[in-house]
Amino acid sequence: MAHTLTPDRLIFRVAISVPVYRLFDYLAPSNITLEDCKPGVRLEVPFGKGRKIAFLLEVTQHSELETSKLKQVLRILDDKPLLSAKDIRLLHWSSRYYHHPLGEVFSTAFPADLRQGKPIALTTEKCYSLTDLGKGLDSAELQRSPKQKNTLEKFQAHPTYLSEADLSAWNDNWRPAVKQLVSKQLLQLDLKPLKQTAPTTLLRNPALHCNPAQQLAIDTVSTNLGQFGVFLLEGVTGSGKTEVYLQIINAVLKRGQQVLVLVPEITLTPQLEERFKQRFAVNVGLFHSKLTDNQRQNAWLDMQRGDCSILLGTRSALFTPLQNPGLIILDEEHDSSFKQQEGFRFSARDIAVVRGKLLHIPVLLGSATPSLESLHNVDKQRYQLLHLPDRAGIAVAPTLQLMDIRNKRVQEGLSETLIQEIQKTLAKNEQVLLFLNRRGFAPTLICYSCGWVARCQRCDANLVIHFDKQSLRCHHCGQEQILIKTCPACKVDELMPLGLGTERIEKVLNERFNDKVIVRLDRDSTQRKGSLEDYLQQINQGNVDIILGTQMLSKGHHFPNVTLVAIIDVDSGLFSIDFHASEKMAQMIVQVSGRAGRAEKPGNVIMQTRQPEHPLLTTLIREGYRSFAKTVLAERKAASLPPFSYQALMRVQTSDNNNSTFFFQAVAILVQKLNTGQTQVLGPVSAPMARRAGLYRYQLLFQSNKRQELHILLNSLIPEIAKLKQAKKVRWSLDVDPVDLY
DNA sequence: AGCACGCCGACT
DNA sequence: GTCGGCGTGCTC
Repeated sequence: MAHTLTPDRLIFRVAISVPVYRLFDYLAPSNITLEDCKPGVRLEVPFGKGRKIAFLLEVTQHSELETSKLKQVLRILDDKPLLSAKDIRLLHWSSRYYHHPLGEVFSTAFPADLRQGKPIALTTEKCYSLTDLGKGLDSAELQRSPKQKNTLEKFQAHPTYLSEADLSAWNDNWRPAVKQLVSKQLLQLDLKPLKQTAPTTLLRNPALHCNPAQQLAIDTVSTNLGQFGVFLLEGVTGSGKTEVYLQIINAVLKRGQQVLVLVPEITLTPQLEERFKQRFAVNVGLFHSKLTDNQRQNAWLDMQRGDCSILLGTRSALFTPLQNPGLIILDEEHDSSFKQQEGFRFSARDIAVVRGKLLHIPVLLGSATPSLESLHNVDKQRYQLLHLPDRAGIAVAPTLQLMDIRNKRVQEGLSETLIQEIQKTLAKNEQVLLFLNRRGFAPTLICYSCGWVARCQRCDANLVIHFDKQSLRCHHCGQEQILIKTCPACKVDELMPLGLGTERIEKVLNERFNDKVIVRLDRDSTQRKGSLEDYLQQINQGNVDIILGTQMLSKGHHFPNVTLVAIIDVDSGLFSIDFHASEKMAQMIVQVSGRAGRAEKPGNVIMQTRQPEHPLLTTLIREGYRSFAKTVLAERKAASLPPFSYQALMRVQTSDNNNSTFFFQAVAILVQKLNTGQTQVLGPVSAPMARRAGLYRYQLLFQSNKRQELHILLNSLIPEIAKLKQAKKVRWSLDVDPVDLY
């Protein structure tokens, strides 16, 4: 216990960002008081040859190691922890749940500079308020400086705080005559600690009128502020989900609390940011990987100090500390981008719920196509469902139809009937959107003479033809080579592209609709920075007739003039070995469909299929997503698959198959010893793609009907596996609640 | 993850 | 005779 500690021989137990499960003990710095020993503070410690940043976890007087073996902490970097006690508990929980080293979990909670030990230079005393600054300025002084006057007025309208660096940059722009005056103001402010002035009004614009379902959702969450609860807001595209978010956020802001808003992709941030800034007169912070380290750190600290009221970010923003937390919103909660797919493989959605519970605040999950896990949690009454059944305004839901293309004339993937539908739509001066989730020209290059197929040297995969770049590319390891014309096996010039990619569809469309403007949106066509935005602008200005693209199209963007959506190949999601595939397919179909008929024009969605009788497809088309979800959940229950059971997937990669054999033999012995419960251990088996980037890949699946049992096994097993000498010759990782089983 | 130690091939 | 390859092992 802390009060029994005597400062003469204190030991700091710390976590360091290295991939080991063990913690490290250090001698406390000399001349410290117990006051200095606050768990969570960052430390600088000697580690191996160099120095590292460590996080203080515990102060004790006992170590497994002899005192003489312990090194001393070099310095304490923070006078108080940057994270709250509850957030520190959240990190401990995350480390245990995902079986990931605590030091690395702590690291992911901090922006890069703070993780590397940067002291916090930006103390409140060093911040300047331009609002205050402006008060001392006579606007007459600025008559001949319209630019500065303009900026000043902008800052006066919305309180914004600047760092010293920002301010000096700003200062350089003044005319010398004004500069002197400004400098005088700065000196005064420097002595004054900054405190956030509460805006006189939070709302910049009056709220929109809501329909009863929206109002019920708003009221339900708003009356539950200040306590934990998870709400699943199910609203089809165009049902006014964002307006519900905005009005609930308003209720949180009125309480003087902050809101954390998470979205799956960076591309979704600008629209939401714009909505927030239009509506609220508060500071909105951004946090995602396209920002600079500095921008991220500023947003992080702004939230930590309470200088910002809303943080909008991606998965990486999840752990941002909140001075006064009020609500977590996670939009498009079904999206698998919320699951980190390497290193610390956490689900931002699931940790957000745990965080809400620890902080005693509501968590609002939103989606038009909720994940089966969340719907199951509604069934179990763990989440409360808020349903927005109607499209807001006069927009009508699109009609969905399957187009049987068996025994039909299909030209490069497009059936004659589909082409006629496209023509009809274009004739009405409306836009068409075509969806195909495969980029490149064709996924296979085959020799019609001898049957040779272009394969990747390093992966068990075919090379994809990219006609634009005259190359053959592996989409799994990135390897690229020149597109060949002659078969290397039989030397005959009969190499043919087999299958469909977006480039090929684009070519057909250009031939069939040569007087129309066609835009292709995929990773290849939008590599140049800003090109996606340019295309979207062209589309929304009505300069484009046909939009063609990959899943990039299915997320967030609105195409009000699109009235025909065609999904060129809907069958690929039906026969995957991954049980998640049908769920993802349905979500994709509904999300893509949501792009059509947003305005007053009704939309039509055509799905080309060779499986028109497939029960999952017909259920989705005839009865909608919820019926589909119910059917698939029943199947999952019958098969004891998640969410009716709990999984953890161990992945192994090695260049030498013997090493993985030895590794799995050693693991099997440990499992036999430690698995006292009912956890099933399935495998090891080769991964669906057995070789990738030159490495052989295997997986071992742990599955249990009781989450607790699975974790009891993993708790004892993982540290033992980490100690195996066979484990050092392979690359292994554990994925708790995997969403991709490849 | 870094970073050193350590034991085998082509070079001044 | 050395420089350096990356296999192995450790970090309080």
